[in-house]
Amino acid sequence: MSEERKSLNFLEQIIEEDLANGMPKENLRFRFPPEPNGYLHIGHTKAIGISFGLGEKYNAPVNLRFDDTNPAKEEQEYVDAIKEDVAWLGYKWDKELYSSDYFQQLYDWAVQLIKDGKAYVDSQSSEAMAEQKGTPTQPGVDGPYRNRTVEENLDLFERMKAGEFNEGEHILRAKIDMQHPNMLMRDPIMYRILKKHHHRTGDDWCIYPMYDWTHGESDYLEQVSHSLCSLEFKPHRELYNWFKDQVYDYSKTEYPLLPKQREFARLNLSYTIMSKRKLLQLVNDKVVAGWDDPRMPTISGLRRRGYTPAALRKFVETVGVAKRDNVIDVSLLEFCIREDLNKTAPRVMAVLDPVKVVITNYPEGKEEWFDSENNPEDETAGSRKVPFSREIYIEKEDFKEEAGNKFFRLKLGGEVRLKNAYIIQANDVIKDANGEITEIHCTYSEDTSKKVKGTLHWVSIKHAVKAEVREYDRLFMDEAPDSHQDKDFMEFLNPDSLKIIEAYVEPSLVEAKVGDRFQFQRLGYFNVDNDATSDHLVFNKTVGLRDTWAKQKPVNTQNTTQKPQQKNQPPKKKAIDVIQQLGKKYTNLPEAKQQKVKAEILELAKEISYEELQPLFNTAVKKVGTRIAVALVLGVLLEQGLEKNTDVEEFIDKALEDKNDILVAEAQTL
RNA sequence: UGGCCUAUGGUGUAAUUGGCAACACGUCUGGUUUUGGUCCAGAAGAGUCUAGGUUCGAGCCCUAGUAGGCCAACCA
Repeated sequence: MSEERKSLNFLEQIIEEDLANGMPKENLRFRFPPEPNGYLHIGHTKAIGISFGLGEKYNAPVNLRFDDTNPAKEEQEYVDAIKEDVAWLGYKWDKELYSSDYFQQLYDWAVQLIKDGKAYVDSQSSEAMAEQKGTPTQPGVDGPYRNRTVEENLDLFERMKAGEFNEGEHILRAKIDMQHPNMLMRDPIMYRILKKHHHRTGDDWCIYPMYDWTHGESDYLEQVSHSLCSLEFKPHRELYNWFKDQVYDYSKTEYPLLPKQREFARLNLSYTIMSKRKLLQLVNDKVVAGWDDPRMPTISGLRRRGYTPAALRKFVETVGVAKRDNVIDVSLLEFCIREDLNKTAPRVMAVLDPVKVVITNYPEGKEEWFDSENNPEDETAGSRKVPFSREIYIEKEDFKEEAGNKFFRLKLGGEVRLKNAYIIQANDVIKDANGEITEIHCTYSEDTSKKVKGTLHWVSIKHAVKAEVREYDRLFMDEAPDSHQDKDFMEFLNPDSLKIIEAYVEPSLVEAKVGDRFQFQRLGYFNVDNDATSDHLVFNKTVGLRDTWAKQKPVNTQNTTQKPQQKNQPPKKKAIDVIQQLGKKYTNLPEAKQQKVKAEILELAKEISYEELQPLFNTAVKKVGTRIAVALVLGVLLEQGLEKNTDVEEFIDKALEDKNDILVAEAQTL
């Protein structure tokens, strides 16, 4: 196998390094830790792909752990949905676990911390504590309860647990450093009183641990080796380590391995939102039909839309793993699903926007069943029979009375092939009172070997089956709907994100089952929606076929799929910056292009002031291109009447001595 | 008046200091085609945020800037 070694992403490199430094391979263990407060979305697919992917790569166990420490937001429904989604993606978790399983252990450790003077009960209002906490730029100050005695802390904490206090009366904090530059280290809260019913522990507890205190310790208890999360948790790492070091002191014999938190950039998709809170709002406000609405970026939505696990996994793999913020273009997602479906989806004919065609020389009442290939990409896919008769539907879009020769569909007098059937010629049209075409009259020829430019899909009217087709467009019309400080993301909702169409499909489709995926020939990929019944077919459009023809049609420009006009043009690059840029590559350019760039620089030079140019006189000797550009600009400035001063003279002298001929030549003209 | 992180074609990700920066998506040509799909062949597009420095040699190391992101929930 000449398999090229695929470069490792930075997380894999960390693991390889740990392994090289002596960590036994058996110690490798990962986890995916969702909070069950919403459905998983495409962004989670990346996180899932990373941790479970690493598990597959190193043959290491991966736990599915629900981070359920906030009874106010979490529900069993979400637990079930999350499990379904992860399983559907094709990943197998080692253990199904819950942070709430560790409540007792966490409590015992907290008591230990109090005894060691490393945690205390604070009894102020949240406002008072927030004030003492300071700001990112200002240090905090110690609160009045910071130095309570161990006995008092212990007593209070026990009574918190016993339910003697109301929510908000007391909290338990770690005693770290109120002046710490990292705000998370300024005595973070470990426990709050919450008299709420928990989906798993019921009413056993009325104090609940906070994320930082729970998450790391759960990793530790599970002996997770690498705890991978998204970038916004980077500042938490310091606290993660602090807590970890404390409990390690208490339990190192039982739990010898110290987990390591590392952070990667989360996935962002253009034209979509990825916040569970905002997604929930779409559901609650009934903008969409539910979490699994095919327009939603949720895993369940994509599943219902017709996406495959393979396509999603390919997508997150292609997207890569790194540490810088990113926005992935939806076109990549679309590419992945097309690539998969092209190989697997049976081809079928459906007409979404019909116009009637009558084949006048085809006998009335006659019908023929033509053999049709199910998938040209898959020889094993076999074939099926498709009925043909005197009256058929084709797409309105596929006929024009008159058209240029770039339009190779049907036009009056023109010929076109009907997929899997005959070649027809259009002779006449019948219109209604409004001038709308109601019928196209054609004649057919049995010679199918003839070469014709266009091939159309069609469906025999007599045999056609009616079906509901749901066509989706993006939910938001802005590239980054939730990144505007002055505008709410809801303002960018696309009013036409759902179009319901009554379509005619070939009769073989009556057999289609919920979830089945097809390619409607020449149109796109569609799957059978959950709403379909035995007498009412419903299809979702997963994604259209690539359409290089649509791009050429000017008509298409008012389409919502078009990029909206950029309102605020990005500020024009400063002329001096452009010149620097151009100068850089100057010496690498072929002669002809050099002349072009030179002209460009000379033009831009008119916008340059001496003050802008002056700093560039010191450009490093080796950056010849930049110096040539400077020389060119200087020439223009001198022409405009600039007086030579010592800086200018020095620059010219140095240029004249250079070993680069172009620079010398330019300097000589000055 | 802080701390941390990041900076490579339009987008995303590579490049184990050393041959004019690679791959994928997207874009554009051309060919094949009973899908304007697929497939095949090719092209354009960055000289690696800026300025210094170290080095024989820097996208990679150092310094200083600049730009963007994250951090002040009894959320996770």
